[in-house]
Amino acid sequence: MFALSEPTILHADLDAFYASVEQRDDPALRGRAVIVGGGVVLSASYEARARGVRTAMGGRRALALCPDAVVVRPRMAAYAQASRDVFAVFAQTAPIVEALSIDEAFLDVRGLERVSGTPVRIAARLRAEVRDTIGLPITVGIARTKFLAKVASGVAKPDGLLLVPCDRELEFLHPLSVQRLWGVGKVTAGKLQADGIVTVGQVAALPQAALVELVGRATGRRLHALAHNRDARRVRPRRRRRSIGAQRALGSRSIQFDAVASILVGLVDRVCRRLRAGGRACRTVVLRLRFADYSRCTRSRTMVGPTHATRAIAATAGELLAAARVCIEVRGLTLIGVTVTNLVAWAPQQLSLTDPSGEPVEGELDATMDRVSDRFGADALIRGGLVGRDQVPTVPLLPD
DNA sequence: TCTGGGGTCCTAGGACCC
DNA sequence: TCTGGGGTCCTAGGACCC
Repeated sequence: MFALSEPTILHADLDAFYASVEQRDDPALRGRAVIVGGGVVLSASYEARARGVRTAMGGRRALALCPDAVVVRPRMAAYAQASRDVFAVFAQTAPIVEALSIDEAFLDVRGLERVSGTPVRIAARLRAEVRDTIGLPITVGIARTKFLAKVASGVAKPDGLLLVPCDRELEFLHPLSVQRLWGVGKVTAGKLQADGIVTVGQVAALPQAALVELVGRATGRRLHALAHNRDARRVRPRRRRRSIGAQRALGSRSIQFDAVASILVGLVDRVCRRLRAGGRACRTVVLRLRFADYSRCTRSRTMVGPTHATRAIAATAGELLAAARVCIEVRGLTLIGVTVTNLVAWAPQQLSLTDPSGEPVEGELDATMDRVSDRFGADALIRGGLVGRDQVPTVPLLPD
């Protein structure tokens, strides 16, 4: 008659998001293999995927597989707008929406039966609305847990709708490949396969201790739970982000150390603007480097207090860069990135920053630096003496 | 098979404090 | 002075996701 607990979690996921936006906006691209991106594939239309093109694949290889593909430069602003439009539909559909990324979200439709109909009807209407008013294909998975809803949408792609009934969860889940499990990538799949484990059912048959032995404590415990569809996480609005970063690939050309320093200031400038725009400050600065042999390294430093001042963060990043100088000169730098973490919120009127001499540096100086950077580029921050390696991070005076 | 830019979470060792 | 245990923070690296 009625099930004990109906599946009420929807996982909605736009299909080949960037490529679909391009096909929507340019009719000439419809029905054709479309690749968004230059050096690497950011997104590939299903026509291109049918030929073996995959996200994150090198552009050259993608074109070798699919020579007649149309390569389109990414238009991030268009994708951001499309995402806002879609999330507006999500918000109309369910009271609780949890964004997972620019193109996917969980929706909790519990208790909406009388107002909106069954979860399947809600999902069907959501798909129709996104297709008709925004012009994009979207797949929805419905299940009792978040994990299974996401698996279901993955299985149903593209342009599909799939409900996993409560009494058939394991029947659905166990034949699937381990790679369907959240958190199983190449490395973990390899470890499992070495023991002959290739399906979710085989994972479920293993004692937790054996799994922990094989893939580590945290991953082992999680996989064990997921393989039995144990996932108690509720759908809830996203919490605040925990880090903000910017990076830049430098290509394979060799590059002068001073040029690297000025690129770094540009990255710090970007990060700091986002930090301030979001009303956050950071305490830890991480420098990421990748070298010609594809090895990587990170260097980090935690400051004595949180700051969002470009000057302080650039100085810290500069120190990290100086410390890595030999490494860079020997191994050849191909990518540089800056990430700030240990984020805290600040109330603009409450936070005052002072430099070591006791001078207040907040507000006006940042505004000045933003203006200088806007007009003359981040390089001008160095030339104008607004950023230098000799500068010590500013120390914020926090209330209380 | 050599590539982007943005993130999250976990692990492990060492320093430090109680 | 020696020895032990527990907890937190910092740093570096790695796996994974979109």
